[in-house]
Amino acid sequence: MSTRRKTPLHIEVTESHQCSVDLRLRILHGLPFFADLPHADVEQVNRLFHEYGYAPNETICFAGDSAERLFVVADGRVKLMRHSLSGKNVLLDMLTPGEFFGSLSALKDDVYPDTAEAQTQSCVLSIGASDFRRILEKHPMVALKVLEITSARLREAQERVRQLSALTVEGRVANVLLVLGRKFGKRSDVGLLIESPLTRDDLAAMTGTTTESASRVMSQFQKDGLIQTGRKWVSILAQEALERIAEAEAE
Amino acid sequence: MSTRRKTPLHIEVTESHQCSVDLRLRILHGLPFFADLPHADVEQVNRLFHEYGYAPNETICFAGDSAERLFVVADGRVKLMRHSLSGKNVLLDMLTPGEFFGSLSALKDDVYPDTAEAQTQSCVLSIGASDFRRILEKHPMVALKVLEITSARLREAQERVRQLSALTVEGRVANVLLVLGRKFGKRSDVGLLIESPLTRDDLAAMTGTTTESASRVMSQFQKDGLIQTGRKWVSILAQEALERIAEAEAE
DNA sequence: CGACGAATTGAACCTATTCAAAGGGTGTGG
DNA sequence: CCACACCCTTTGAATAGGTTCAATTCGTCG
Repeated sequence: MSTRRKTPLHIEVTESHQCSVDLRLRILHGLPFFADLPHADVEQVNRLFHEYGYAPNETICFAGDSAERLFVVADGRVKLMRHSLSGKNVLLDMLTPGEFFGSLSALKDDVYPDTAEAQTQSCVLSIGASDFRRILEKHPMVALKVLEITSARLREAQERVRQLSALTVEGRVANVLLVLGRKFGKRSDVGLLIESPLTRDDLAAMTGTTTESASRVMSQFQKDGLIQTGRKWVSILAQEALERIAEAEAE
Repeated sequence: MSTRRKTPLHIEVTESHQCSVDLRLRILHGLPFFADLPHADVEQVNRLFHEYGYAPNETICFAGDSAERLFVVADGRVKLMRHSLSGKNVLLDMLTPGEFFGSLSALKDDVYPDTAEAQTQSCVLSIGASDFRRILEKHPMVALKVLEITSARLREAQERVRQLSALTVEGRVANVLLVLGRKFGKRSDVGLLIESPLTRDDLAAMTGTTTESASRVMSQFQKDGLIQTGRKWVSILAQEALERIAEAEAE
């Protein structure tokens, strides 16, 4: 078994951090909230967006900075993190192309509540908060779609609050693995491979525990044949068994 | 000191659970998201709302039920709770007049993610989800306002995730007390009185701990002269000291 | 190959939970 | 109006789950 490659993850590494103009337009057109927008309007909107490339671990915006822009992931993976004074940071979300973050409000004195960091090489589009607001005002259907997405995220965040309150570390890790499997999962010869580089630190920051506890739980899951995992990658073998653990709410 | 009344809380108990038509119109006009709406439109919108009264501990809507309506608190206090199979429930929010809950989406197969329960005698207005959606489509400014509120709530929920991940029970209780103080606080002869009946169970469900732990922390706070508390009420004496505890992130 | 970052594992410690029991205030019914 | 009953609250002691600190192993990339 040692002859097999250890890292089944293939992360695209483009030469330039910029994403192509072609990709950029495709992203905008494919954005959930621009989906219903007439072609001409998207073209117009396109001109308001700027584009930046980021290397892995590079910060896109800092929590506390004046929040003047809205960002849209075009390519790569972006981590949304909230800091604590103690250094024990929380990983709130991992964003894929099409998802947005940053400022939605028009308030001038607003600041970003979170730090956004590229997890892989990424391309991010951004637009001035006031420009985006003008779009929302002009296109009610876009505003409604953004509201729907925000609303769904609120539910997810509240579900996480519930889990942190009611579940053990084991249950929370199982839940996160299932969510990531749904979001990043791709069938492969090692199971449902989560296509995103994922350290024990990340896992800990997503479940409100320590690196060591996350590691212990993952080791146990692997021993039990539920997952397959290595350095910076995870793959799910027994989804149903994980679901049982995820839903087992400390009776 | 035993001559003083023990319960400084005054909860209005109206005969009827219904709120007056007068109050109802005033509420609609005062709603954050209807604030900018022309008078005539509000009158029109008013006709789409239904009105119900609830006794303390009565359930307004059940998690899992088909989500067809949006609710607005007109009078009283409403608890938003998310259940766990184990019975360890989580108190997500305590709503005051003007705040909304229920369904924002137009999806037909949607269900309420939470159970809403009257904490005090309450009056609640409700509107069909599709009717509300039509209002949002017709009045972009209303949609934007709703988006802003939802967005702010998302931030709060994420802040709670951070706290559950990074703070001790003591820190989380201190935080909740400060938030409630800001939301319900009224200066009185016993300090900043939180005008909402609040049990140790509620506190535990808001901080992800047990009734006993919440009680222990509250006892300690009282011993230290930070708060004054009794059966179903709390008052803050030393806000700054609480803030220090709330921000002390387990170094 | 060598070095660094990531992951694992062990053992002591500690916070918070659990289970159990007793005390206290409120409001209701006699 | 008083007394009782119920629910809320408090407190104690034992336990468990998780953290912390420290040391080691392992894998990947330069």
